[in-house]
Formats: sequence, C-alpha cells, structure tokens
Amino acid sequence: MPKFQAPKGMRDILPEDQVYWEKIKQVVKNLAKDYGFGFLETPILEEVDLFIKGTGQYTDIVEKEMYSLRTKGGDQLTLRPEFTPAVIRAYLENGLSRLPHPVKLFSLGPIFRYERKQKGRYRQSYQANFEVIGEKDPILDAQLIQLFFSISKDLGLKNLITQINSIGCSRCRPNYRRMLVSFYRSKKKHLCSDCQKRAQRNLLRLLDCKELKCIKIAENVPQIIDHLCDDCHSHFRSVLEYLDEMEIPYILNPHLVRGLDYYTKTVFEIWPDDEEGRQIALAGGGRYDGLIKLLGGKDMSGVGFAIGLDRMINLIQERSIKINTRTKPIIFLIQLGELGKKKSLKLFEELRRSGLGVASSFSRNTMQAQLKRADKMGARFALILGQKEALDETIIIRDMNSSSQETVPLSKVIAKIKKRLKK
RNA sequence: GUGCCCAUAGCUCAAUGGUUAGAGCUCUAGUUUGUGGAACUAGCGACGAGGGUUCGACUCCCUCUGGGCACCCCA
Repeated sequence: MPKFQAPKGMRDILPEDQVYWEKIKQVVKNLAKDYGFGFLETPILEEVDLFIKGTGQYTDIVEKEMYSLRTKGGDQLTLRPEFTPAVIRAYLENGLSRLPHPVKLFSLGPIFRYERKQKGRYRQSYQANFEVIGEKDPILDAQLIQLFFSISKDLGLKNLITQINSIGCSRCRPNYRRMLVSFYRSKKKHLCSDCQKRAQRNLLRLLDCKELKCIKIAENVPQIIDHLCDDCHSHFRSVLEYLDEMEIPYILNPHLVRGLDYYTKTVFEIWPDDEEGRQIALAGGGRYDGLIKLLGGKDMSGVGFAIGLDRMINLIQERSIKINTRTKPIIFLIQLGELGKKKSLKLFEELRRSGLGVASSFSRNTMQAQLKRADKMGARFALILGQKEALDETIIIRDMNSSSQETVPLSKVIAKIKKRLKK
C-alpha cells in the first residue's frame, strides 16, 4: 500500500499520457507563434497582493482558493491561481511598454486553486494563457476566440460553442446594478436562500441560479446588454460581427458573468456543445480595460483568455480522438554472450547517433526475452550481436515482420538499414 | 465550504462476521541451452491508515487520508 499519496486534487502525469500533453503543447506553441504571441514564463510564486489587487479581493479565487505561504524572510507569497495579473506584472516590471503595441504574450504552466475536486477540476491544473496588452479594438476580442478554435481544430476537437456576453464598463455597470436592485427589491422574499445571500454581495449571480423559482423571476429581469453605454454597446456589436464573419459558433449568454473583478465589456467561455450540455468551460476570458492601471501602469486596454489543458485532454480522451501515436523504435539491439554484451554499449551509441530510433534491453541476456521486448516495442528490425558475430565483426539484421535474416559486416549495418528503409 | 456515493494486487472485479483473501489482464520466468507474436505452466503482487464492537472483522461502527458526482465557482 502506498505510504505516500499525491496531495489531494493533484496527480502525476504518466509517460503513457505524455503523447497528449506533448501534442497540445506543440499545437499551442505553433499557433501562438502564428498569431504573433511571444512566449513569457513567469514564476509559479507571486506576491499575494498581486492577486488580491488584480484578481480582486472579493472573488472566490482570492477569498478561499489561494495556496498562500510565508517565506523565512517574511514575504507573503502565493502559488499563482491564474496568469493574468502575473503577466501584467511582468509586462510592467520588464518595461515591455517599449515594444510596439499591442504586446501579445502567451504562457504555459500550472496554476493552483484550493478547491474541492470534481470532474475536470484539479487543485493543480495546467493552462495556456494569452494576453493582448494595449489595444481596445474589438477585433482582438474576436481574434482570440478565433485562436482558440484554431487550436481546437488542430487537436481534432469539434462541437464546441462560445458563450459570450458583455458586462459593461465602470460607466454603465453601476446603472445596471441599480436596476437590478430595484427589480429584486419587491421579489426578495421569493428567492431561494442562496440567492438571498447573493443579493448582498454578488448581485449579478442572481441571474445564474438553477432554482426554478429564481429562474422564473429572472425571466423578466432587465438584461445588461440592453443597458450598456454607447461605447460598450458598439464594441460588443463589433465583436459579434467579427465572429459572424469568421463563422465562429457562439450564443449570447446574458447570464455569463464570470468571477474575476477585472473584466469589462466582453466576457466569454467556450464549452463542449454536447447533448448533455455540460457546462464545463474549456477556456474562458475577456477584456480588462482597468487592470493595467490598477496594477500601476498606464490607463490602457487589455484582453485575454486561458485554456484549461487538463479539460481539453479529458475531452480528447472522452471523444476518443486519435493523437499521433508514440514513436516506435526502428531498431532493437540484441546482445548475446560476453563479447556481444561488451561491444553492445558502444554499438548502441553509434546507432543512436545515426538518427535511427534504437532501443535495447541490455539487462536481459536470452535471445527469447530480448526478441519479445523488440516485438512489444514494435521495432522494425532486430540487430543481433552474439558471440560469433562479435568475433567476426558482423551482425545479423532480422526483419521483424518477415522474420528473414541477413548477416552483414558490422561497419555496413547503418547503411544497410537506411537502404532497407527507403524501399 | 456544503451534500451524496466509494476505497480488496499496477488495472478490472470476486469473497453469509469464521481455515492460508481468489480470478482475468499486465509484469517476470520456464516449456524453447542463439530466435518474438500463440498456447500452456509457474512466480511477483492487495484488504488505504488508525481506533472501536466481537471469542473472532475485508465484512459492523467512528475518525483520518484519498477517490467519484453535484452545489458554489471556474480552466
């Protein structure tokens, strides 16, 4: 029995699953480059205050989900629960404002949230994060969504849908809030107990309740998109026009609010479009026109989103989407006898340097066991270096498919193999 | 943080409160002393941890740890 277990909500990613991780990282990196993003790596630890201020003091993430710690020197640090504030911090700290704008940055790595685990939710999970700093043009909101769909396409993921909304800005949102307050004033006693609490703190989430009576009430609630200021309204309309133009599937979701304080205008999530209609976001993001100033920079716009890599991989596996399989070795080197064993290490190096994929199982000494391994690994040829061959400076090439064998001079084995591969 | 369900070998599953906890797959080896895929044979390997009830606990009770689902929220 295992004496030690991985911490709750955290897991090992095993060699057999790495094909998925390698594939998704490769696709993300390629497309990020195509879309003009520079790769930025930030520390896993940041000052706690960065997220309190950036993500927002009253968000769930900051209130109850951070892994915070105190260093020996007394610094208050936290394992990053999301990327955006850290990316903005890096942008400001390294003077990236000297670059032509917008500055496009992408990052890849683990994030940490202290939450109760459930399907597609881990305490350590992996995100690919994209930020576009210093541009308020709505075309970028749309292009980020386009980027997500390009990534999905390269991974073979279809049937996804964008959930999109606009939550206004610091000018129009207070008005809407006031409308909600007056709308709910007379109805408060008819809400469920959760919503009575939400009415105090998190007013927008009243729109999202699953209780039947609350849904009924919310049916007649004024919708925020009908009460945006002119600027937010035209911005949102433009985003949708661009999405139409690119034929990206979306639905307006007036209940989509999102839990981070810094969002303004466009917010979106991307969900699998299954029959069950599970509301597990594969990616989410939005515009944050006040964040950069809040963290000490100029008053400039930003927009970004993050992809949950664990969830993407889960979906790929659930939908049985084929990812190019593990690369098989071309050659399996078999050694027999004292002299063969002695010479095998050096030969292995030569074969390896030739660029042919080579594998071995030197600790096994019988022909049978080694051929079995070669077969399991799917090697194309077995090279047999026995006592006799070692003395003669020759080696046997065995074709694993046809079982035919040929003895060749040791010095010519690489050329012989390469020639056979060309056929 | 709340609610419900679960925990036997690396994996999938068995075992009325009563001998030494079984099987399939995987893995290791043998049948085959220098020839793989099949078959057969053998071997490795487990009651998540700690308490309690009992003559006796894998089985019943409690706590902890971990897993699953939903809520909350999100990737």
